[in-house]
Amino acid sequence: MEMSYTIKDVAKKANVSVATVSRILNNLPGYSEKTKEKVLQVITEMGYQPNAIARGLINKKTKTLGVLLPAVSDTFASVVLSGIEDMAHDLDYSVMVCNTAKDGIRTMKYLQALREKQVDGIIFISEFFKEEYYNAITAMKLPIVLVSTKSAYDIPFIKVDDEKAVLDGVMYLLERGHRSIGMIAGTKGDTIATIPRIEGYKKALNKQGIAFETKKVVYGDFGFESGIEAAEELLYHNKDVTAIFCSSDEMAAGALSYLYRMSIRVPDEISLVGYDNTKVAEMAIPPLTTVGQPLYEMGKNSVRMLLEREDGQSKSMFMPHKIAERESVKSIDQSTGE
Amino acid sequence: MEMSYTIKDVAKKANVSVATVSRILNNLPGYSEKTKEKVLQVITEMGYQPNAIARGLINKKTKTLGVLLPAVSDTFASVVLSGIEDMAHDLDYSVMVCNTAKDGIRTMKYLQALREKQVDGIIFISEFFKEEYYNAITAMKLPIVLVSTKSAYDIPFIKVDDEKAVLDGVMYLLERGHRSIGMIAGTKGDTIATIPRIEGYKKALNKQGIAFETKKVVYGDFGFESGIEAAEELLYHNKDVTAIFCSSDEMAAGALSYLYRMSIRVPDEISLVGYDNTKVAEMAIPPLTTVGQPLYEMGKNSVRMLLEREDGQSKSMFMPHKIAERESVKSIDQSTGE
DNA sequence: TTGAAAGCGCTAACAG
DNA sequence: CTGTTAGCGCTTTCAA
Repeated sequence: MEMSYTIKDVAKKANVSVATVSRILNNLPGYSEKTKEKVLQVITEMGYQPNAIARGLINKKTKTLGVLLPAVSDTFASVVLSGIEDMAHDLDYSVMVCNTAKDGIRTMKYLQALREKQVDGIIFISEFFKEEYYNAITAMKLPIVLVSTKSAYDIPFIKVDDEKAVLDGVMYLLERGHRSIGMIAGTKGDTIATIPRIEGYKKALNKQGIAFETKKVVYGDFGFESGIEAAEELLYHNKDVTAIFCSSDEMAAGALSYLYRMSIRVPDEISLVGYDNTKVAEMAIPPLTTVGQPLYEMGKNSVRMLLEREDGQSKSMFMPHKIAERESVKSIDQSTGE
Repeated sequence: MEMSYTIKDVAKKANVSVATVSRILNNLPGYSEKTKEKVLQVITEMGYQPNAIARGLINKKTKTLGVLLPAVSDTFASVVLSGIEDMAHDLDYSVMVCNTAKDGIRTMKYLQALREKQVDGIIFISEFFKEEYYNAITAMKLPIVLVSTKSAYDIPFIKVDDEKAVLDGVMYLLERGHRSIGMIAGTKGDTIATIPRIEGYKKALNKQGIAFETKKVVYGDFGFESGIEAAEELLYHNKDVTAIFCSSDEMAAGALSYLYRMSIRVPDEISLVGYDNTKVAEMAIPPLTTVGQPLYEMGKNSVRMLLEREDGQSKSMFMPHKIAERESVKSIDQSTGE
């Protein structure tokens, strides 16, 4: 396998020193217009491409980012990833994806690989950020930002205010006359994506003077199948609910699926609101009303935050949520009580 | 920012030469068990991590792969990606994702970046493989494999036999009594994912002695919205179809959506079969019967092919398709003709 | 405006 | 079994 050209080859062919070629390549001062032209010409002639690895060895910059996410194939993360990728591309960075597959061991292994490969920063999406990770990342002194999650440490994050978002979502239902609202929450005990959301649900009810009932919240794992099961469980214990707030669109789709199977019409008999506003909400039948997170923008911003931090830590930021109204919610007439 | 430790630091602290440390790190022979232990201990003590960049400069191997795909956030590609990622992880490779965003300029830019970053191979998913790409890749002498697409060049690919798959899918409908079957095809003129599929459709009809009618095939772009439009167009010109074969699950979901809006029941009035067997087929209401491609496996195999090719080109491979039967197809009674 | 030379952190002969 | 040394391809002083 014959070698590609190196800067040396270019220098020789252009009758200049490698230093000069390097300067030209990097737009540094220190050469005449004439040599520049000459060198550039030789470069195109030879089809020379600089070796980013050699460059990285000196600069200690690789122009690549590592992204850790729970599952590339889930709609949620893949939209964030797509925002990351787009922004990275604009800023001339590459992104390495690491599918942590909800398993901490793999995460640690990835962290190590990313460090060895000298990535310039890490974006960590949506999973619980363990102390172990914190220690590893602190040790490697790499900038990191958390997307759609946060931690007990001083690490910048970017997410929506879940409690507020759910509060708004449930208020939306309340304003439309619903009084018996169930909730399909995320993983039980999850301090980031479950507990604050239940809190939002409680607060909304409270605002309307409705008592919170434990049996009206059931737990899933954010996935489709768990939505099916959760809906079944919820309805089994609560024959009277007229609406369900779901903590992810996928779970809402699962609920929809269960209701369809049971021949319970949405939204005529039961209203549904999802969370995230991913493509699955658009594609659902009926299209799902959902509390939208600006996933793509969050992805974009995360790389901006990671890279634009001049020196110190960059600040965390909350992104606005927004209810996407579609067709899965019906207003019910309060006077009739049904 | 203080530096991380280098192999030199380890060597010094362990009172050996860097060569010895290197040998130990790379499991090469040439040291006593005693020094090995000593060195390993020092390594953990210091928390030393080798620098893969420096390594790569010598080895000419970076243990990273580049993946070019049309959109990370589309279900199809993200499943393939997830297979790639898993297999790469098993083989200790990292993967860089490049979202080509259906635009050739970006693809060229990525190809260049991947080359500069010295990736060990490239996986190209599902898009049309232009001559321009071929030239660029040939110039960089990098192994490449195509997934779910193929080319006019001698480049290994991995895909299902689309013609055969569609033939089977349409036969499935035919066997269940359908005689007037419409098709929602992909991008018009696409020689990879559209023309062969239409061919399969034709052949199936032909087997049953049913005449092919141009007006019964309409084109989309594989996406959800295009499925809505295509279904509308198809039905407008063909009041009599009892079944529609769709060239992607997303388009089938679009069709489903349109039919729902029109209050046309699936599968009672119209049967639907999709293509791909992605999560959207599972989540649809009713769940979609679809011609499944082993997307995840294709992703896995692609990296195997890329990496395991001893020397020469590895062979292309066709993957088996399989019909996933769900609830979007009804058998119709031929004797009544309806 | 230019070039020579010293590394970046590591591996791989080559000697001992 | 171990160490010395010459690079990998590039950037960056320092001198000229």
